[in-house]
Amino acid sequence: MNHSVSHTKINTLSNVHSIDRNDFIIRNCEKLFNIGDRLSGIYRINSGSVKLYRSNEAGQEQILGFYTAGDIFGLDALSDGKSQSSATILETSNISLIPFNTLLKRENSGDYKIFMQQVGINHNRDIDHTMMLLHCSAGRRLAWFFIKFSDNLSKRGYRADEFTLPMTRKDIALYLGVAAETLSRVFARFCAKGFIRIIGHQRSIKILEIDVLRNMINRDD
Amino acid sequence: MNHSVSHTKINTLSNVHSIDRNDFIIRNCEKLFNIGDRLSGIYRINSGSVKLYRSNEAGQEQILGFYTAGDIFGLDALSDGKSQSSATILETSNISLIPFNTLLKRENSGDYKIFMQQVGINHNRDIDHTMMLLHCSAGRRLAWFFIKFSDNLSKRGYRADEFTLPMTRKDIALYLGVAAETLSRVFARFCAKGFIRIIGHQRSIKILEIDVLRNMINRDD
DNA sequence: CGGCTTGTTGACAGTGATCAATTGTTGTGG
DNA sequence: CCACAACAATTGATCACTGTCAACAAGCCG
Repeated sequence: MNHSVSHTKINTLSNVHSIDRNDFIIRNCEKLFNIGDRLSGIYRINSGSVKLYRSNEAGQEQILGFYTAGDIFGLDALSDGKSQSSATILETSNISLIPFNTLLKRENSGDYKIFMQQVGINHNRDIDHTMMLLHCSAGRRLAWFFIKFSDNLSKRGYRADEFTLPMTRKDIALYLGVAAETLSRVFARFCAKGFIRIIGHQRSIKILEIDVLRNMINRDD
Repeated sequence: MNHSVSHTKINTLSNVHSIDRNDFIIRNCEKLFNIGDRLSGIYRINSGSVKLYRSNEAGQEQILGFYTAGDIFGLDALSDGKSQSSATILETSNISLIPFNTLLKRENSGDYKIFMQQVGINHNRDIDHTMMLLHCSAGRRLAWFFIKFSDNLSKRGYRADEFTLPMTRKDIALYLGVAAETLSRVFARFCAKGFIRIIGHQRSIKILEIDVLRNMINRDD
């Protein structure tokens, strides 16, 4: 396995690289861990993307979050060491495992501070997700999703108006808490109104009216 | 101000008491902090209860969580020191402020570990909330709420089948992501079906069929 | 080519949001 | 102690949104 794979360019949080890493993982579209697995640390994505989810009793997945370069995940194992969610890689990714021991040892107080900030950032993002779920209609949910995805790209220095989604429609639907059919209809509506355009086939999106979408999160169109 | 107020009995997490506290706060039904406030640390509840919320653009609160004895909150200030939510005390409470400096200094690795576990526990509870919002009907949402509240009480050694809710119906509705009117109807339905009984007036609840409620979270009744 | 997954579209019914009115509760001041 | 106001909670009627079921189109991979 080649550990010297080039990293995706990260503008923010590049300082997090100073955290010790005892392990390196590079995989392609496979499961990283399962519910109940004992995690030995916290994961950080250097490149690629991951979905974090749980399955309910009906066997249906419920997606808790999508993570991309620079993000950390696996915090749900902090309480007792066992993960309460599953993680699957959406595309070929480069992921570090930061062992709990490294975090607990903390010979370097700077790393610790950065780690705590990352925990806070993750927490804020989860709150955004929750806020969206608490009161948004299907249209607002998709607008919210596009804005968050776009803003995330632009923070990393990529094009914010044209991108390829790494996840399926169903994954998005499960993340936004709407039926896949409803989501598909909202996609169609956004296209008809000229807010977005679906370029190649399905996954490639061009945002035409980003301000309209941004306003829609709060006010209805 | 009397700092030797007797603590509510806490069975779990009593060891967290070892974390240094640089401040002690005792207040009655008032606001603890606002969105945008710079927090100097993390709060821990010794007794009483608190609601954490944000306001959307329409000026409507959205409740992110209720916290009771033993809980910590204020993690949304970890990223940049400024809180992204507001906190209001629901009843007379005894609350500690654990300064960031204490956490960052960490002369005692045991405290640090316990703190990290608390972060994980908080995170897991937020995930539960999110999971509920992602797919539950109004009936399931209230059942979920009762079960979580009841389980929390029994973990602390209190009666799990009879309790007084510290929050209003509207607060519950905003936490569960349903309209207050809808919630009221579900309350009425639960009473009619004999799942619960409202004892004194409104806030005092007796759970009659806890197993039915517990099953309802997954399966529809 | 044929099976499988992914995504779209249609029809329909049910849940729950909204608006409005009423009742119950709490707190204040005369 | 009562009257009043402000708030909390309930109840009713209506209707839009969205979940569900179903059929179909479109890619993808063997």
